[in-house]
Amino acid sequence: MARPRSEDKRNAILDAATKVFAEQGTSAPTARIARQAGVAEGTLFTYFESKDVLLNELYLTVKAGLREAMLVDYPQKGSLRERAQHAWNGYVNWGVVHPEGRKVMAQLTVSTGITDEVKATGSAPFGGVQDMLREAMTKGVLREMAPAFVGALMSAMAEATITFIEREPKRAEAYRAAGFEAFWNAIGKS
Amino acid sequence: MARPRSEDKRNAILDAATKVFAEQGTSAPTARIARQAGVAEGTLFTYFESKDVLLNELYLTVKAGLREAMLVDYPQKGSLRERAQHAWNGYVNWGVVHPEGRKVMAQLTVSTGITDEVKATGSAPFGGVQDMLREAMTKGVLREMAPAFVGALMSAMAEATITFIEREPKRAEAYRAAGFEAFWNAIGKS
Amino acid sequence: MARPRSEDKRNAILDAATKVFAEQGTSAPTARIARQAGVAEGTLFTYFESKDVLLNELYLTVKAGLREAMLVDYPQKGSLRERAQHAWNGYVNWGVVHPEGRKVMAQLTVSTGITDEVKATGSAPFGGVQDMLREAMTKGVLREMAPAFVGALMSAMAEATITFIEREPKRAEAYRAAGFEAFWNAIGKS
Amino acid sequence: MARPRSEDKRNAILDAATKVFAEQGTSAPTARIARQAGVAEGTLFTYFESKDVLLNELYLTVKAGLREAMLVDYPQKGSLRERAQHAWNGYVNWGVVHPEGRKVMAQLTVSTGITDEVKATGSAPFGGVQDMLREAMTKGVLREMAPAFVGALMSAMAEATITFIEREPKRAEAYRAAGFEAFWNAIGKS
DNA sequence: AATGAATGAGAATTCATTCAT
DNA sequence: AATGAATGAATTCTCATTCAT
Repeated sequence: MARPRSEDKRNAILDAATKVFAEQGTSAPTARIARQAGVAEGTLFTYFESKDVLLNELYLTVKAGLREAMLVDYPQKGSLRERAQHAWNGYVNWGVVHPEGRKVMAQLTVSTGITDEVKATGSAPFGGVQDMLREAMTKGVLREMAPAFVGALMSAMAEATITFIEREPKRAEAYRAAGFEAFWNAIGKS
Repeated sequence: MARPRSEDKRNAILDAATKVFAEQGTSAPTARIARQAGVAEGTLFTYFESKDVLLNELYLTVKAGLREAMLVDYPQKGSLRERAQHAWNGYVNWGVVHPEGRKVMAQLTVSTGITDEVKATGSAPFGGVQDMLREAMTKGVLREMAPAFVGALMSAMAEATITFIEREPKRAEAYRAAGFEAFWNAIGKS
Repeated sequence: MARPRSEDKRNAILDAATKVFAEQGTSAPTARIARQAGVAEGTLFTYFESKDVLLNELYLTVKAGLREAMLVDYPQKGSLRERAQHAWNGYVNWGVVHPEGRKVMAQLTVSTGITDEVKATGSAPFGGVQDMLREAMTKGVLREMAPAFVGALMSAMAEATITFIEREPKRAEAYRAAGFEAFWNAIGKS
Repeated sequence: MARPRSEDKRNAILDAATKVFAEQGTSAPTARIARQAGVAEGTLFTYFESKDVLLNELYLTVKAGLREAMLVDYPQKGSLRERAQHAWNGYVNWGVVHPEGRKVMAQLTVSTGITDEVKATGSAPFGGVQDMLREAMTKGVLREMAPAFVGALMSAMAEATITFIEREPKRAEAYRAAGFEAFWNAIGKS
C-alpha cells in the first residue's frame, strides 16, 4: 500500500482533510475526506497507510506552509526588529489567509494520534527565525529561560492576534501592528 | 424517598471525565469514564443526559475552577500591577496544579460539542479581573483594540508559561515571574 | 413483589399502558407507562411482576371490556338476527368509543409476549354470543367449517367497519348498519 | 469497478427480515437479521440506511408480492364474479404459501416505523382489482360507503380465512371456497 | 491504481429490573 | 408500599480498514 501515483490526488486528500478536520475535528470519518477529495474511500489508504499517518503528514504539511510563509523574503541581514517583524507578519498573515489551516493545527495539536517525533519536528524553530529568536532572548526578562520560550510566546501572541483579526477583519492591520508591539515589548526590546 | 442523586457521584464522573478526556481526547468512550468513576455505564447518563451535555458541563466546571483560582484573595484595592500579578499567578499556579484540567480545556476548546453559549459563558472575563484588564488596556499599544484582547494575550502567555514550567518544574517560580514581566511589558506598563 | 395495595393504582397503570402501548407499540418503555400513570418506575413492578405479565393482563382486561360491551343487555331470547345485531353493535360501538383499546389489542395480538393460553382465553367466544354464532353456522355456506370461523369473520368485518367509522365519524351509523348487513348476508341468512 | 451492490444480498436481507420479524416482531435486532442473511452486521446498513428504512422497504416488498399474486392471470374480461374470485383466490393462496409474509405484514401494519406515505402506497388498490372492487360496490348494501370499504372487507375476510386454513390445512379448498361465498354474499351479489 | 462493498469491533444510549432509602 | 437511582446487557449504527472487481 501507500504507493501514490498522483501527487495531485495526494494533495487533494490533504486539502480535503484540512477542511474536514478543521470543521469537524479529527474524529471526522475518512470517508468524508475521501468524498470531499473526490476519490474513493479506499483510495485514501493507498496514499496514507492509515488515518494516523494522514494526521501526522497533514500536521507536517500545514506546519511547513506556516514556515514557508514566515521565511519568504526573510531579511536575513535586517535588524533584529526587522527580522522579528517579518516573522510575526508572516505568521499572522498566514493565519488570516489560512483559517482552516489554523483550525486543523489546533485540532492536530491536541490530537493523540500525532507522534512526539512529528510534534517535535513540527515545532522546532527554523532557518533564520531560530537565530532571530535566540538573539531576542539575550538580555531582557527572558534571558534565563529556555530558548524556545520566546518562540512559544510569539506563537501564542500571534494566535491571539489572529483570532481578533478574524472577529474584526477590517482592523487587521491595526491588530497585527499592535500585536507585534506587544510582543516586542514583551521581550523587552522597546 | 429512594436513593437521592449523589453529588459525590456526579463529581466522580466529572473528575473521571477530566482525567480520561485529558489523556485520550474527547472521543474517549463514556464507558471508560464510567469505569474510571467507579459507576456503571448507564449511571453516567442519569447524571448527564448525553456525552455532549457532559462535555459542556465539564467545560463550565473546569473554567469555574480556573476563575476561582484567579479570584481567591484578589486584591481589589491593590495597584494595577498587584491585581494583574495576582490574576497571572492564579492562572499559572492553577495550570501547574491542574495539568489535567488544562489538558481537558485544550481538548474541549477545540471540541465541536461545546455550544457557543457555553463557550461564551466560559470565556467571559469576570469579577475584578475584568476591571483590571480594562484598566490595563488604557494607554499603551493596545489602547485601541477590543477590550478582550489583553485578556486573550494574558491567557495565551500564561498557557505558554505553564507549558514551560511543566518541562522544567524546578524553575517554576522563575518562569512564572519572567512570564509576568513579559506580559506586563507587553501591555506597555513597564 | 406484586403485592398490590391499591386497586386504583393498578388501574391507573393499565390505563396508562393502554394509552402508551396504543401510541408507541408494546416496545414502549415501562418507565413511560409509569410516568403516564403517575407512579414511580419501580412501582409498576409491584403491581405487575414483569413487562410481559403486564402485557398479558392488559390483554385480558381489554378483551374483558369488549366482551362486556357485547353482553350488556344481550337479548338472550331475541331472534338470531336480534342477537347477532346486538353483538355486532356492541363490538362496533366499543371500538368506536375505545380507539385506544382497539389499538392496543392490535399491538398485543401480534406481540410475542402474550402466552398462547392467554390468547386462547381472550378469544374464546362467550356467553350467549357463543350460542348465537353456533346457530349462525347452521345452514348457509359456512355450515361445514370450524365453529369459530363465523366469529372470526364477524370480528374481522367489525374491525374493518370501525376503521372506516374512524375515518368518517359522521357516518358511523351508516357504516355500522351496512357492515352488519354485509355480515348477515355473508353468513347466508338474508 | 469495485464490487457491485448485490441484488442477491439485498434479497437475502429482505428474506431474513421477513423470517425474523415474523417470528420475533419488529423489535428483533438487526444483528439477528444480518446473521440470518449470512452477511455482516454492518452490511445490512449498506443496503438499508436504517432499520426503519428496512421496515418500510420490506412492507412495500411484501405488499408487492401479494399484489402480484392477485394479478397473475387476472381475467380482465371475465365476469365480476370471476374477477372477484380470482383476486380472492390470489390473496388466500398467497397467504397460505407465504405464512411468514403474512406475519410480517401483521407486524409491520401496527409498527410505528412505517410512514403514512408508505402505508398509503401499500394499501392502495391496484390494477384490475380496483375496478372490480368499484364495480362490486354498486348496488347492494355497501353502495353508499367509501369505495375502499369492500376492499377492506375482502382483506379482512381473506385474512380470517387464511388463519383457519393454517389450522386445518387439509380443508384449505373448502375454506377458500366457503370464504369466497361469504364474501360474495356479503357484498350482496348472490 | 482505483473503486466502493464488506467487515466487525466499538460507541452512545436505552431499558427492564433490582434495591437502597 | 413507594420511590427513583443503579445496573449492565442489549441495540442501532458508525467507521477504519480490507479486499474483490
